[in-house]
Amino acid sequence: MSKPDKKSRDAEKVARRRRSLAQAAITVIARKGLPGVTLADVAREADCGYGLVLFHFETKDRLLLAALDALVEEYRAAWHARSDAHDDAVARLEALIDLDLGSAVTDLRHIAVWTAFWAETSRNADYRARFSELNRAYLARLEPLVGTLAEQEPPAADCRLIAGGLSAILDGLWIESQIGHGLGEADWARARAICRAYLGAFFPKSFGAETNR
Amino acid sequence: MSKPDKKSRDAEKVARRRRSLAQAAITVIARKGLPGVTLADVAREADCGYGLVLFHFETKDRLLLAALDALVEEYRAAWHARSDAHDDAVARLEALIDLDLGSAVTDLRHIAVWTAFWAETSRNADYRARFSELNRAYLARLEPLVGTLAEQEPPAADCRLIAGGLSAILDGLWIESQIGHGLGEADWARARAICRAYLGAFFPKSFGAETNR
DNA sequence: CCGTAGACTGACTGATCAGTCAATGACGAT
DNA sequence: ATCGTCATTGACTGATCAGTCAGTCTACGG
Repeated sequence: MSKPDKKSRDAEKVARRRRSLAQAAITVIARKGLPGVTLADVAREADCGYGLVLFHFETKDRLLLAALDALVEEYRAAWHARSDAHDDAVARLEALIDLDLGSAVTDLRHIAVWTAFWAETSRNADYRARFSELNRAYLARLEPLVGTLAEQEPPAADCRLIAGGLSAILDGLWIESQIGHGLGEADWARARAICRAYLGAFFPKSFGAETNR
Repeated sequence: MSKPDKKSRDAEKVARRRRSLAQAAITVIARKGLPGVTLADVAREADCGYGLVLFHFETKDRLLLAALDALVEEYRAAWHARSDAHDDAVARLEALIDLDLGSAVTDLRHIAVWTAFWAETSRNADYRARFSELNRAYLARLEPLVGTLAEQEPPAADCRLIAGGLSAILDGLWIESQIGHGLGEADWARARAICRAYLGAFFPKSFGAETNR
């Protein structure tokens, strides 16, 4: 019984180390951008020796991919948690908007990292695969919510287009938050207002002006 | 009279060379991304010696900034041309959407370059200044157009929010076109449909379903 | 026809960095 | 106590690249 015990303890230790390195990579990416990441930076951030980084991830590319995977997983978890906390479609949509444009995921650290990976997407098939899977999953969550609203008040456009538009708005607002550098809470409030106006235009009863909080 | 003549001819020659180098830089950025650009690459692309690049732009950073300026100027020109070609607000908005999501600016070469610069925005104040000025100018064009429509049929939301939302949608659809890698004409048609649905939701008379072409 | 200004060239230098590797330490098993 | 395994370390190597510089070429002015 002690053999599997040790094995599993070791495996967990390794997994923890890998996670800590991926997190360190994310932090460094946020500070220096994808091109600026140095294995030495990551090692320093993770508080370990240089060689260890390449011991766990054989190349820099694999480390960065692991960082992206961690980022995606983090986001997906936050998103499930937020949306599962509510029952009705309106509240779920509000929760998703708050997640993307509230103060939680929203710190610049994260957004800068997303855009860093976006920029490499056209050259890196692995990144592309991660993003298109994430996008697919996101739309698969969004479309039924929009569909539920559509049952109560038929909108002027196809549900898929409405969901696709919301997803695009959220991405676009993220980018614009980068060029605004920082953004105060007022700007985030404006961003959320844009989303609510969008949904309110299609579903005035559910997302009308009185739904402000 | 021959002195100013020569001087101006020389100045033009220099300007042409600088432009050609900036264009070469854009091409290389599209292929290899901002981090991947090498002065040697740019020199090869512009068909000149290595040293010339640094003779005209003292550092790599300045060359990249010039490339961004060229890109912005190109975009702004296309955008003025397109929108000045029409008189009524609806046609102008359609023209802007076609510009961003049609096949002209839309080749991946350009979009990949924009996202490459976006990714560095949080670290580079010069890029940030360019983008926020461009965004400001873009909204300044968009808001009056939306305002004109609003005179005929008052929308459910503030014109500024509607214009901001359209701008965000366009940015977001650009990003998503990157992760789709390439996108066929069908995807661009969907992107345009999303924009038209957006405007149609606020201005059903002007952008209703029958406005398809 | 010479002189010179400035566009243009590419070999060279120094710095940086990914990846290698030989050595060390920690720890459980025997 | 001894061994084996494996995480861990950091000095070293080779490659790459921005930026320098000493020089060439071109064309115009005198």
